[in-house]
Amino acid sequence: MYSSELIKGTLKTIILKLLSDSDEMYGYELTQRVKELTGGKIQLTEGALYPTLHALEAQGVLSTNVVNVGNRIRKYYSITPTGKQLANDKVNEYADFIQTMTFLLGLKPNLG
Amino acid sequence: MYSSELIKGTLKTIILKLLSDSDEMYGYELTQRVKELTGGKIQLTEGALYPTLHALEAQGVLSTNVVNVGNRIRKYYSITPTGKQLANDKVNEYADFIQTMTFLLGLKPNLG
DNA sequence: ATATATACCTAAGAAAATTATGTATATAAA
DNA sequence: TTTATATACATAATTTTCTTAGGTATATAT
Repeated sequence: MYSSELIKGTLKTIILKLLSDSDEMYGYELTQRVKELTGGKIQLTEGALYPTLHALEAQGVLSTNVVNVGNRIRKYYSITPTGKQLANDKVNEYADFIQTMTFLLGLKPNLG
Repeated sequence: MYSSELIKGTLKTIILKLLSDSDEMYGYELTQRVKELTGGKIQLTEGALYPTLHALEAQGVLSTNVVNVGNRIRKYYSITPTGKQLANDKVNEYADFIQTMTFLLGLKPNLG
């Protein structure tokens, strides 16, 4: 796990990117996918995730579909066209930012 | 300029790295150096910078040396041995984080 | 005179996260 | 069988971190 400080400000970008590459995902699924993809190094907390999902929906970049699974509910989120554009912008901006930080911190460019 | 959201959580790492590579620097100098090195893409704000410098000093990772320049004061910060260690840890953690985010967001590894 | 640059600082408020808590079902383990 | 863990949603209080705005003061360029 990274220090929480370091992960700040990346949540929206991560959510939008994953939903951009998937038809639909629900909140809990997002936490598990991120945990899996990062080998446990990034773990989304529910207290941060759910309010952010609600905000993104209110903003019109995500839409929802509530489904009953057994007796529990599951809220699927999918990305809207506006959201797809935003996801692209955010990912591109982050890519640029990473290059800037790589230079600023004197890190070796990643040569695979 | 990047969206402020994106820069969150990187301030301490940036300060520690620059002071780690320099004998001493003062606050205003740090803002100018970062602006110059990033082509204006990252600009430290004084409201964030000064409280953070004070906190790092209180924490024992920075020490200060106040100098009179003409009639104005200038407060030079230099990094302590503890601070040098912390700078290393933070930069290494950030390097790792960048790799994780590069993978998670599906970015091309930087091939120069 | 006025604006910009240098150089420090703090305080109110906003933004974003953590921590803690709540509800509820399902399943595996002791 | 009851206890812990996993699934699955949610909110509220608090903390952290930053922005915005303001304050003090000198030097220099317009």
